[in-house]
Amino acid sequence: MNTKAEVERQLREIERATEVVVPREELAAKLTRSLREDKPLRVKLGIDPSAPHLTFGHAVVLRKLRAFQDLGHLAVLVVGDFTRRIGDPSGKAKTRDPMTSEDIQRNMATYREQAFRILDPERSELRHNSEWLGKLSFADVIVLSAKYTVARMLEREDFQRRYTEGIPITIMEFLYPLAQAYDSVAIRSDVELGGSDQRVNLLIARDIQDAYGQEPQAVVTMPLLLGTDGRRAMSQSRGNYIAIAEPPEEQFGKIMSIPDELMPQYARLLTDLSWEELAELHPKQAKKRIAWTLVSAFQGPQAADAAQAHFQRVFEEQETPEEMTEVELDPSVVKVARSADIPVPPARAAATTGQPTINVVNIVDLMMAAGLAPSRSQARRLVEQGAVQVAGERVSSPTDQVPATPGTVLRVGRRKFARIGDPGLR
RNA sequence: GGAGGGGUACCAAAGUGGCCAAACGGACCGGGCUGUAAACCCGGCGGCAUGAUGCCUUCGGGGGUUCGAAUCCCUCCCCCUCCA
Repeated sequence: MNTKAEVERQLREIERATEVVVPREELAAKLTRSLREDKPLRVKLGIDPSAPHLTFGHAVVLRKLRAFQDLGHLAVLVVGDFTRRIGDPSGKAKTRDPMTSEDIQRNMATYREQAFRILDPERSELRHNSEWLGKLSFADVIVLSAKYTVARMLEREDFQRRYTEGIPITIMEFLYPLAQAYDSVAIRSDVELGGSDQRVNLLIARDIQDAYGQEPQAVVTMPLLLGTDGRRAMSQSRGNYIAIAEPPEEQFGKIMSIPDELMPQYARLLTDLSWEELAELHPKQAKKRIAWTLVSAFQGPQAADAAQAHFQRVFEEQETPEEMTEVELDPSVVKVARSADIPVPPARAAATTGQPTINVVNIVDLMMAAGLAPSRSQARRLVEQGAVQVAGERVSSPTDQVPATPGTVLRVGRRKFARIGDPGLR
């Protein structure tokens, strides 16, 4: 085997769509050694167990990790259960509430399942940093903290800024990257992967590994994926995210509503699609391809087909979706009216001409029963703003009575639907 | 330990005795336009009731002054800056 050529091939694969790889020569040397000794590299990825979902942002890095796996290397996932339990006051964020281990456990269970939609479990090692960090004594921490200087810590841009602007920085925040760096020591990582926001932390780990007599890890960072708002990095706390495991229809819809400018980025960082080819298509078609590809990758082709069909039916053809929640009406809100007296919707009323009376319900009561409005006042406002339709007819006034007939479809806004269920009939 | 600054709705930020359920902006929710794009325009955005003018709870906590307080006084809690 031509080792040199193989190393070049691997480097090319690794460098695809990455932000930076530092230092390249060291990585090349590691790859060469790995091939010669037939020993996979240990590629570390730290995971913060704070939020319940993995997002497309995580997917970018996970895909790169998968690429390493496909090149024969080992993924070492390090769950920051210990570090998270202390609470990480990073960036401008205020001190985060420490989490209980139960919460962490719960999040981790979902993470694991979601991460393995992308990763190969056979080439993965899952570790928790409480395993080693929990064993450190205060004396050990002192030894660790002596291996890095305040000046170097302050080189960090955000620390720099906060320091000069007089925004507080706690000592714990200095300890945080050190703890993370110690993870690299503990698992003897050869390469660490992360988002570009983690770059400094990953680099600090190099120095710490060196200080503990280990060969420093190579650092590979990925560009941060912009969120659905097209402005800021995707994050769960900002709410501009798409989760790996959300309902396929939702996922598809969210992808379709990202700004067009994001398409090249999404295609490049999240799929193997060629943007050059996609750019030839109508933007909408291109986006659909991206959406289908992503839903398919995370949830399977059938789910992707169904999600796309749903999207086309509901949004392109303006038809109602097949499945929606069923409303159970409390008998106390259902009244009887002469069908001739029902103002809205006319179509519905006409259809029941044969009957002298009909069950009706106030539109606001119906919305509340369906859970499509958080309060009566808001339900009222939605009606006044023309957001509410019953059986395809716009309801004009919050005082309107509408048929309480089973099967009647209620629509609020563009995407919220509910259907009156059988129990609604007395 | 000393001096000073500050805590207002989801975020951010005005308001310093009545015109304040509280400006402006962001987020969010509707509507319009469209490719459910984005951008843009219009409206809404504490709760309850409503045909409008109505009522209740809110401006760090508690107490007080006043016909009336987010705004004044007392007190407590929390945060920040500078000096040491």
